[in-house]
Amino acid sequence: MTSPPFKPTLLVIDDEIQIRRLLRVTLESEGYKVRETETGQLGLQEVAHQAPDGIILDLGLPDLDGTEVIRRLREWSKVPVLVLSVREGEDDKIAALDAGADDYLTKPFSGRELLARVRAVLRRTPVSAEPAMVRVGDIEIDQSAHVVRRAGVEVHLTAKEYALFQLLVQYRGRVVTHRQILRELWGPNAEDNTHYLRVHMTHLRQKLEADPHTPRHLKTDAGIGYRLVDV
Amino acid sequence: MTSPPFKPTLLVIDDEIQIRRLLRVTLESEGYKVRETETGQLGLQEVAHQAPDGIILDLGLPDLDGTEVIRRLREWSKVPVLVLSVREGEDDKIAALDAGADDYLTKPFSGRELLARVRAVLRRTPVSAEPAMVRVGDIEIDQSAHVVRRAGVEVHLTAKEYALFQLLVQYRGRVVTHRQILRELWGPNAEDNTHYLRVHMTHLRQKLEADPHTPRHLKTDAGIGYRLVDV
DNA sequence: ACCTTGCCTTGCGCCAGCCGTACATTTTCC
DNA sequence: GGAAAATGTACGGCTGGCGCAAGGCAAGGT
Repeated sequence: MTSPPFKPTLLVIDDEIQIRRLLRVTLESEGYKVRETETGQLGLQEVAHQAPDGIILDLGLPDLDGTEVIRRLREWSKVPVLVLSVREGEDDKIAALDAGADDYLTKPFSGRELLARVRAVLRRTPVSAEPAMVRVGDIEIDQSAHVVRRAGVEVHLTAKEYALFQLLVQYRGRVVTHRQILRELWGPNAEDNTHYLRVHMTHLRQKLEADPHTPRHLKTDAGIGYRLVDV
Repeated sequence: MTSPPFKPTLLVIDDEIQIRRLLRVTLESEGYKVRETETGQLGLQEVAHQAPDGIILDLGLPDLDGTEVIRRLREWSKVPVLVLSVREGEDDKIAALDAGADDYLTKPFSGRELLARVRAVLRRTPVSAEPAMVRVGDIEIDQSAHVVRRAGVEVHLTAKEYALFQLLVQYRGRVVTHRQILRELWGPNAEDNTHYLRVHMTHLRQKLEADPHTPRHLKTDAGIGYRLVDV
């Protein structure tokens, strides 16, 4: 099935060096590539710079609360996150999971269970599904580096704008309904607030279209949704 | 246009009736729809019959081992599975997770944690979008992409036009009565306005037929309704 | 404490698409 | 073959949906 032995890259975010060591040894023994950062801030930067295939995140970080790290990450990224914590309290678990974590493991943890949970979490996001670099007309998006360019020059997109654009890229050529977008970006309770969409769509067009008034790529299908077309 | 908030359906597979009761109460309190089966075999049948949005599976089943249930399920389905078990042993956890489970929770479990994990697991399910392509003569419709092409070139349809065409595609080859169409597209109060239909039918033919005056696919059965034919 | 940034919210002008009428054409049935 | 019924087509007014600008608000950074 997997002909070239592809090695997923994992990012470990933890302030304790012993834990990082332990995680590195454990994960590398299974063939994963491992990167590390000590703080939440650096972790977020690292993901933005080059997206890993998964994240192991310690809740107890010196700078940001781990839950906050997940929340910010989830504004624009879907990278699987497995949370580690010493805290047994279910409030912490629930907060982290609802912030967007995919799994929660309590320290001390078994190395073999960790590996199994990492496999389970990675399995759900097909790694090679989407090429890192996608071009649509003179717009290009590098999903791993989290960068969008138009005519070669980098364009700064806000978190929501990026998330919206990424969704359209994922379904490029096809119509994405208002509902789908709203569900994905604002959650199932915002399915009717189509005006959010209109505003952010305007911003996107102003940043990505040569002539925002007559869009060539970011098309709208009245009464249905939006779509990204190549020609 | 505002449909009720979407309630995911969960399937509980557990042989102990007390646990099923508990799970049902817990899950229904959050608005999920709940179905139940007592054995692994019945569970698999139930999923095959009508796929739920997620599964809560007890490992200790009388007929099949829970791990085996997951393994068989994963041969054809990607439904998220959350495993419950009394067994603490890490071998069981690893076996279940590697068989294809998405999460593993040990009994006794906290209701709130279960709900949080269910949310986390459901959140991951991507908006499935396999191209459901149907061809009729030189017209093709990709229902998941909301795109219609004639002779290879894309044709822009308005919302009503698309809805009408999709309905005809759904019953292709067979006659769809005026009433049926009107009820479906304009609601039960417009069953007599066959006139709407005529107008939109004209538009459709102008966009999809080579010679709109002598339609080859969008046929009309006078006094009855319309039908989409292949030849 | 101030400034910056990004998201939400509102309001307004505009236009595509829907409705409704009027008329032409085809089909049905005697 | 002809009248009546049913269907096809054209056109214009109207409305709901959409683009867009501007202001408020909250959070982060300096």
